[in-house]
Amino acid sequence: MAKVRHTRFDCSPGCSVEAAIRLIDGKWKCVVLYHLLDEGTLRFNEIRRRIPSVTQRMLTNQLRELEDDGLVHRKVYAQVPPKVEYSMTELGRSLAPIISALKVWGDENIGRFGTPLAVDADQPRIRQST
Amino acid sequence: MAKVRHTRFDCSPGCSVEAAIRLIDGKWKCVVLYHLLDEGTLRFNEIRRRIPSVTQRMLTNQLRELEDDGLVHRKVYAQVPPKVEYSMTELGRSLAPIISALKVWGDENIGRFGTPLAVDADQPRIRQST
DNA sequence: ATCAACAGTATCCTTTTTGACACTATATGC
DNA sequence: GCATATAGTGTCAAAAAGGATACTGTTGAT
Repeated sequence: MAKVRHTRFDCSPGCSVEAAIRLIDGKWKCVVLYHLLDEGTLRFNEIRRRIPSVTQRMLTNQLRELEDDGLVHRKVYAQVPPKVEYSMTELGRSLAPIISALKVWGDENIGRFGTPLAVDADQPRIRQST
Repeated sequence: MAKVRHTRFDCSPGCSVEAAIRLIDGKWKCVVLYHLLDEGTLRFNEIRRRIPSVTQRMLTNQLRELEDDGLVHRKVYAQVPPKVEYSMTELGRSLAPIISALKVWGDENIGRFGTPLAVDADQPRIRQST
């Protein structure tokens, strides 16, 4: 059987890094987390406006997963023009060092590997413009 | 190539987070990075043995991407039983705080989501510690 | 002569993720 | 009556990721 030789992080007994990254893996999750950590409470469309290239469906998906993982709290107001507020839970806030480390690293190194999202129009990497 | 200044990021400051996470996104990348950070230099099959559930193809893929991103250095010895050594580049080592933050968080919270990777068959699917 | 070890490739296939688009219902403002 | 804003859903299709398996060519050991 799998004897645990590495008692620290190995993929069998407790791949804690894997576990952690699974929560923030997803095309938009970390961006959402960043904004919620940064601004506290945001409504659905406020988040959308901060992430222009996310679709409604995707944002909903990501928020639902974050909610299911207990990282984000979703507060629905029983109003007729709907109002839903998103904020970080305590558990979610405990991710702050990770998000922060990612941001620090990204800020310092972003010039190295190019644009993650479509910033320049002349590079048809993902989308083909019509 | 287009050096994108941070201010050019109209998709909000969260983009650098996004950029950073893209590098370590991938099912096995962070595990590979961990082992290379931990042990310095490893040969291909040494990495394989440390990550039993990764396939050859996947490991090759992940290593190639890490190499392309400049995080990992690949040194090929012109020998006839092939010998290839992998190690972290300086840039790769600069990721250490991120990997470390992920590990710290994961270690503290892994009981929350159960086993991230069911590697061996007789592991209980749901593991709860309290 | 056969086999294992090395570091991969190549091919096929399934699953997951993501995108595009249309649609819901209600209230307010014009 | 019509458009707008709200916070979504639903469906279909494409793309990407990942898994299984087989194969490469050489050397040294059995």
